[in-house]
Amino acid sequence: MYLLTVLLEIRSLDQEFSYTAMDDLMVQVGMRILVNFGPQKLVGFVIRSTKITDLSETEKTLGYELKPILGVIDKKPILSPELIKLARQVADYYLTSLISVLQSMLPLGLKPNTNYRHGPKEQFATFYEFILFDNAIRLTPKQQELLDLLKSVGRLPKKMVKPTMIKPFLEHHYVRAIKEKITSTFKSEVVLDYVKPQLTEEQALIVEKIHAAPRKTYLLHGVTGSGKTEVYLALTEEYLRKKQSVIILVPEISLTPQMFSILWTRFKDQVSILHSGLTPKERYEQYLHIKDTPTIVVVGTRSAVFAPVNNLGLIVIDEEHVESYKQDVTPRYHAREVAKFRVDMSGATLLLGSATPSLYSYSRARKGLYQLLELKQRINEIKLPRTELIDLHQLSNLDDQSSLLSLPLRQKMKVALDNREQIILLINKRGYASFVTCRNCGFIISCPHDGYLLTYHKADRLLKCHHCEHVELWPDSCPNCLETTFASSSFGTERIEEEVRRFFPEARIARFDSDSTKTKTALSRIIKGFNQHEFDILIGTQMLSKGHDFSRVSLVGVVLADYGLNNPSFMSGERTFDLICQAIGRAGRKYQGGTALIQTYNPRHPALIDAVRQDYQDFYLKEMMLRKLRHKPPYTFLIMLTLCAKELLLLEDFGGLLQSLLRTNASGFTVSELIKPYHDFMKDTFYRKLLLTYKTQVQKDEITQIIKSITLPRKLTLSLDVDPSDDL
DNA sequence: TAGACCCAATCC
DNA sequence: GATTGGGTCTAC
Repeated sequence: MYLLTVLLEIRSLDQEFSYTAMDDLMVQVGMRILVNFGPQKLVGFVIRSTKITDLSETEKTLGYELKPILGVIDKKPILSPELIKLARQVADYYLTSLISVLQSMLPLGLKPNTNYRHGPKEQFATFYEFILFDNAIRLTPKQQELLDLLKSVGRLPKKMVKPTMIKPFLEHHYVRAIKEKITSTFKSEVVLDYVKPQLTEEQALIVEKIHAAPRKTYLLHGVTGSGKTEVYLALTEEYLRKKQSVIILVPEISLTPQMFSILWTRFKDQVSILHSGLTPKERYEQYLHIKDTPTIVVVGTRSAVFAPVNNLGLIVIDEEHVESYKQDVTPRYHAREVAKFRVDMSGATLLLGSATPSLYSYSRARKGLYQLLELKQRINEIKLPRTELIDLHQLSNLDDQSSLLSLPLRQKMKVALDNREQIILLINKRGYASFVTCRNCGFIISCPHDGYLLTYHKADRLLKCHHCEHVELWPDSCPNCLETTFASSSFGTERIEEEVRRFFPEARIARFDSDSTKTKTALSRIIKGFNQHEFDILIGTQMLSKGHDFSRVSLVGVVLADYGLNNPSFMSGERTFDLICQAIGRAGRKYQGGTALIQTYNPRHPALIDAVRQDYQDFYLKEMMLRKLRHKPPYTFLIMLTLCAKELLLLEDFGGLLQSLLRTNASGFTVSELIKPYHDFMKDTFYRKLLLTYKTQVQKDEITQIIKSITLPRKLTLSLDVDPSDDL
């Protein structure tokens, strides 16, 4: 008899339970089982199993009675002991329950969840397989044709053969029918004109370096167009040769197809794909396929870091600085951190690549925690476009027709359209709020207390600061030029589209954002369409600026670079620098005279100036100085506590209580004031936050202790975010 | 005084 | 997460 330690499917129930199982059930760690839990039947996940001989003795030492399990769901473990160990490490680091990590590691059909116990229905197809032919019967010409085909191919799917034709073959046992499970393995169109490029000296040197000293973490800083992908591919080839598996992470679903097709062209069916855009069935099948293949390459987004590959040799994280690697729901893990845990555990190599590395990674590289590698030369000497900052405060840049599209931008757009060249307009993802600007000089009304931009709330006709409690009425006159007309402008993609249509009614416009691209097909259709010049102008958020190569683009406009710069988030400088760098990288790949126009109210902001000059080093040093002064990462670590409740009074009372509890116990770590988040009220629920800043593991442990010790009032929930990607 | 309602403890 | 049972509140 075995004593099983089991986690139950309930994500919030962070507790182990014990059950017994008879030997003949063959229960192993990593399998799902069915158990009685009080009055209900639940699915559990086995995380430990020990042989016991005396049941009553065991019950006595445990102090409670044991129930036997009701049944076993899986024939084989669905997670290896290594992945369970990884999950535990992730759960510990991110202060979340182990079961919630396990749940997010598994595809829908394999999650420990009563509703999805059986996985998707398996599909079978019948094939006719050739055995032998002894000339015993006479064949019609058509049958002869079929026989020849069967002989050469070996087998044919049933639906390709007429039943009457095959009948005599079956009767004489020339062929046999076999049923096979069909899996939708992904095949890509082979990139026909793909020639495996000769590595440049710089690239070859890097591949060699990593090859000579594996089992480390590398940060590859390579300017746009320096050929980081070739380095990944060359390394992938090396690892496959050594019969080791490779995981390659890309930031967005939209980038998986292009990476996949390159990999497919080079490594064929050794490549697998894994991301949330797949259907549950596809995910399920890919998961099992990966698990059953000895050496494989997996391409995918964030969650693919948990891919159940065998014999892991290398994890590549492309564009490592991109924030989508952080999951924004529980478990709030960062793929980069999980990858680090995973390679440290398994002795694999981690390669982080970026043109604009995160301050987090770059500072670690400078400290020697990661090995820094650099690619400084651009392949084929691609010239970067001419880049100009357009000062939106400057009167000569604006007229009364638009506060979003400046005169120089409109002029350049007209020229590009006249030349039948393409245009990309970028907006900041977070720039959806509506600001109040002076019609005359473009001055944006900001908070008198902290200088952050005030946002206009239509509902109560007030201007509010989301950093402090400041509110004010619609302004009488401009503090800058004393004029009295104001406009509220928002910078969402829809608004920009409207505006562009007004000026260029003839242009064919496509929008690329989370609204218009909910499905992967819609997304690839837009990209394909734009590539084939079905659209003249593409309007989109950041995700557009990554990776895609549009050769006919001669103009890239950033509609407003600043939202973010005046924004209190400590990440805003980094985000802006990245946005501008990427934008510049998009323009004029083929057209050597490409232009990038950056509209801004802060033309002298250091992050913008450095981005225009593509001076990462200078940006890094200045930004690090700021972070040090403001006690922000990477100099400190953050934990964000989010409280929510339907009753505001309860929420604020408890928020204050929690704050003072933390403060009285604080030794070294700091506790913020109660923060009113940007969306402080959604779906009948109020939200408040507390930001904890700490420096050492000891302090983190203390924080954990305090939080574990509190009992939450009913009707109030608390969620934790370790290393949040924002501080407001 | 029965039934409604709320909360906290329990589940192995 | 679902259930239970004990406590208090409320309407007749």
